Amino acid sequence: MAQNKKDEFNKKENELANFANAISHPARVAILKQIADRESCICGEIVEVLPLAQSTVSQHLKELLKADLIKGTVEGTSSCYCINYKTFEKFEKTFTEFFTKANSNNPKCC
Amino acid sequence: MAQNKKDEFNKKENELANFANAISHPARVAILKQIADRESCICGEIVEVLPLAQSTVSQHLKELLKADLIKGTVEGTSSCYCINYKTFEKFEKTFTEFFTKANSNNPKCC
DNA sequence: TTATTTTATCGTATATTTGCGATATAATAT
DNA sequence: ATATTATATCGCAAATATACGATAAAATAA
Repeated sequence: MAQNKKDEFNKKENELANFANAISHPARVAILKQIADRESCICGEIVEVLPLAQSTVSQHLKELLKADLIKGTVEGTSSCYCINYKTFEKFEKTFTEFFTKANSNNPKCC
Repeated sequence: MAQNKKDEFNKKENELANFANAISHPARVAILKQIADRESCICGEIVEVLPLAQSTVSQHLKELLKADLIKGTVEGTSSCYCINYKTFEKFEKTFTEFFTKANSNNPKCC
């Protein structure tokens, strides 16, 4: 983009967008699901299951970490990842409070 | 990307990712909020409030329409947009069923 | 020590997104 | 009929995201 205008929006708008952005690729959804289903996952297990190269999976994991959707710990030569449910709870709340205001009312148009 | 691998993932993963993708920019969060707060919005009202050019806002609206997050109707020379709450409800459900499986359990690591 | 294993990072190619001005389109007003 | 108004679309430039192979780093095994 010519210039990035993201900082012209407020904090809440950006937080919600960043959270959504972390989930906005099917690979990351699949990774989250793997970790959730197994309750924890070492990186290699995810790489085995996904149709992506190891370096690509590592990149996606990094983004999920950055968005605080997962936590990671090193275990010997491998790394273990878990879902950070606190973040999910936080955004489920934000999400609801953000968009349900007029929900029960009848629409004025459309 | 070298090649797009999105179709290597399943339908649910892609649906959730597409939904999240629609909300993954603060401008689109702000647009949704405007529409939700006013219960309906003509395009011009949104353009007035956002720090973006009319053509850019129009593009964001198009993406929100494509993802079925809003509905639009033409009213004379202007267009009116409303939140499509059915879509939000649908994904709130998907979202929960997708990620709360191990929520109540204690984490194995991290 | 050296080899192996596992994961992260770097560099790079390509695709997509974002943003804008200019222009098209379509309804209304003069 | 012409001008005005509101929105959508086009074309382009710049920024980001996605993907991979190659390589680095760090722990363990031989």
